[in-house]
Amino acid sequence: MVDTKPWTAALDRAGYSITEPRRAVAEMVAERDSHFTAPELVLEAKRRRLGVGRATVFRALEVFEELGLVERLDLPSGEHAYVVCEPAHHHHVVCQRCGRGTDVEDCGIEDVARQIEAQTGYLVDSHRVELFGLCPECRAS
Amino acid sequence: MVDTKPWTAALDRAGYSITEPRRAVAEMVAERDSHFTAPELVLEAKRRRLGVGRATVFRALEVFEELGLVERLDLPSGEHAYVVCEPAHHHHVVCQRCGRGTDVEDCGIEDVARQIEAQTGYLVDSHRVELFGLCPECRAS
DNA sequence: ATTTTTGCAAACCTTTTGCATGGAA
DNA sequence: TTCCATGCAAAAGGTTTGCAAAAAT
Repeated sequence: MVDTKPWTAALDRAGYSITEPRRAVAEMVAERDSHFTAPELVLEAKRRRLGVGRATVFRALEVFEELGLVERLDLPSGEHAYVVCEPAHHHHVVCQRCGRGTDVEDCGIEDVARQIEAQTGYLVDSHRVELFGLCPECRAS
Repeated sequence: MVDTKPWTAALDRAGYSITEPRRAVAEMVAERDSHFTAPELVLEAKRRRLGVGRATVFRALEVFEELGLVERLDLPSGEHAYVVCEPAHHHHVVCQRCGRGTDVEDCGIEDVARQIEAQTGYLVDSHRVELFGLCPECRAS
């Protein structure tokens, strides 16, 4: 469970209003412990009668992503999903069984990028790494 | 420009019929030198009056991907794109200016994955790495 | 009072599917 | 001739947008 206080603080710091709908989206997101999609949140908002509309969910996620509170990732299926993340970290491992994700600290990717630059002549300035596998728990069972 | 003969050969080998529409899609794809999306091909087919329908383009790309002739990748924008690729290689660097892509040979990612396993306890069994930057030509200008 | 944000509904895009027809093996 | 592949049109999702009303600063 993630505390949503940092979320409202981040909104405030960035000059965004702290509104009830945004708080509601933050809470739905914080309660999740694995990746989720925008339409899933829309569904949940409707089910729980939070009075939060589709557009608002999309717009809130957009803001949260900009603030580095969530990261958008692409599942192997091609679906667009989001995961909660600590600001500053930029990669995730996602469990294929339970969907839970974990942040990955710097792990040598920079070296890989440099090697690729040497190999291809490209100047690499951004990369996206997504890893999929089994989390410790699912691995055990 | 990519030769399409290997494509029909691959279709044949895998037990798929070699049809005019599939050949047409293969050709459109082969003529491209940077990434492309399915709707772009649909558009082109319509413009060139190839008589190839939307569904067929999608279905052909699905087959080509299965055969390893193209790879689906997700651009930073979230768009689903495809690139032509040599079978067996699995990563790409994509130029953000001109969109051209290049295959990347093994480059130490396995080491990274192993390091992440140690760090997180996950068993990593697949990964997706996409790099973005400037190709040598765009870099020069 | 002014500026943001929201909800709704409609528009837009991408992708998938059902099904009768046509083409490949 | 038997089966696979196609085209079309319709359906199904996902995402964005316009705009008047409501809330935030």
